[in-house]
Amino acid sequence: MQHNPKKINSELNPNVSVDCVIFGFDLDQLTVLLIDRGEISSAFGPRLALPGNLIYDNENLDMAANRVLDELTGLKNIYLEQVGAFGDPDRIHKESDREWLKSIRAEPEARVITVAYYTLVTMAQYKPQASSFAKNADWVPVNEIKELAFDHFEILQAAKEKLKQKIKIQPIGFNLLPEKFTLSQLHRLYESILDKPLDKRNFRRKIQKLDILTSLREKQRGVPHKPSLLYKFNEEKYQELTQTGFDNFGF
Amino acid sequence: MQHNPKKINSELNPNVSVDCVIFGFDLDQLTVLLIDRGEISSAFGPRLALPGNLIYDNENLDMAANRVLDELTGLKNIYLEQVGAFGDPDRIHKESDREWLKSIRAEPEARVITVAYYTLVTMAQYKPQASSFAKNADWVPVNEIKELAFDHFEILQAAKEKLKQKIKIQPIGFNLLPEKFTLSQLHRLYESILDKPLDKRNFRRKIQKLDILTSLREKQRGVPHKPSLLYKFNEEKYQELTQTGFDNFGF
DNA sequence: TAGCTTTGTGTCAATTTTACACTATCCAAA
DNA sequence: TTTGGATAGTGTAAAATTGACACAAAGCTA
Repeated sequence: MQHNPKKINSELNPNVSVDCVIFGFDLDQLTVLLIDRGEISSAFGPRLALPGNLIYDNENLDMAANRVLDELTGLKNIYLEQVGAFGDPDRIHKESDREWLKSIRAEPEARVITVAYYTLVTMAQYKPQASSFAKNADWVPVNEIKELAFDHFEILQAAKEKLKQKIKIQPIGFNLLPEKFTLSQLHRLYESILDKPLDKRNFRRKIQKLDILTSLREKQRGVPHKPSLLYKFNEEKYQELTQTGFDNFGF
Repeated sequence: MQHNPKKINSELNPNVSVDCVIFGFDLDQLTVLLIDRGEISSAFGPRLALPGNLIYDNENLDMAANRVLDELTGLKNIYLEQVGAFGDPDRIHKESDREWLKSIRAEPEARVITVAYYTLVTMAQYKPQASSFAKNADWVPVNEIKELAFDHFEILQAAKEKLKQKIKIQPIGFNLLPEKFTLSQLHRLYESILDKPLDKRNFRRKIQKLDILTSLREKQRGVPHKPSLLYKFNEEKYQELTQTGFDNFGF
């Protein structure tokens, strides 16, 4: 079909970028991976931003998102899901952002639409390492974020919303936990994503019925209260359920 | 904030397009609005495509989608929801598509990522009128579509999927029906979107409980069987429910 | 050993879901 | 006018799910 010998140049495309919303969970609250833009922007606006950058002309969007994420934070090979495209013509033209763009872009004034991605990772498994124009890369509790570069705050909200929807349909949230975890941690995770309290017993009943947890014969240690049993996933069931979804509306 | 006197040029951006998936319902099956690209492409590939085109640099994506839809099909002022961005580097480089692009684009070889939108309309209310490079614009039953220009077939599938999800959460499907409609029509609509049979009595019960239908004191006429009662929406309830959603997973 | 903290567990009532079949009404054709 | 064909419209009972709710057990610390 696409038998096309034309050489596609692999320059940065000045009009299209990707941004990544990487959610983590510190066993208490939902966090997101942000980069620090350094002092150049501090006088004008927020230093923090989502990891993101322009795409190359010869890579597809998913690849671009993975590359950019790697370049800025050192996280590799992560499955990312699209949030959507954000394309307000003024989205990168706040004074503070323009200053910063001058220092990192060949065409800082170009119109850029961005495609946002999100995913969930276990914080323990991925240790961010800032590089390129990121002065730092670190986890920040979502609830503490009041402003971000460009329209990244808006993107973050959209990603949270997607996550909220998604978690009702797929057992996706488990990505956020370490290999061994307690039901209480899972419970708190769901509460922090859905942003409302869930009845403990009902939550447990519901989760158990999904039949994707394997109880380990092992207890938490060193906690100043009754130790919790530890669980891990049944990968198989988990995969199966990820395919099916747990369609709950269900005419 | 964005107090920026710089004149943003309003040229077509060669790298970003929008495409629209407009669903209709002919009271029997789900249809989608397609444009005919005319004979220039027929020797090589499918003549049909989603209405779509490049964006201008000074318009946001939603505006662009509305403008393009209007230009190609005459449909105006339609609320469109994003499907997502499609950005494979080769998505527009099939031989047949390139031929066609040469005839309508200043830079037919440029890398283009597209942002897809979808919505539902009552077919009776919107009569497509082809113009610009669309030789024709018409409704085509979704199930009869086997191939489309570019990656539009893939986009269509993604839009169908979004629609499937959305209809479980919002009473959105009603947009597809004429003002007065029967419960059977609504029933068939849900079946054709969800792509599976739904029990008649259970469906009716469930819909009635939503309390968004007003029964008219009027029957269908001229049908060769027992005529059905006609209904219309309770706009108020409908709006309310569209806000709330009918969250059914619901820890 | 007393007190603090969090874990883990069961039941009952109310609601929701699922499965299922027959009569009523209109039109058309004989 | 009668008959046949087509779809509309309706109810119930069993099973599953949800939501609300309280107290004993286990470990740590002081």
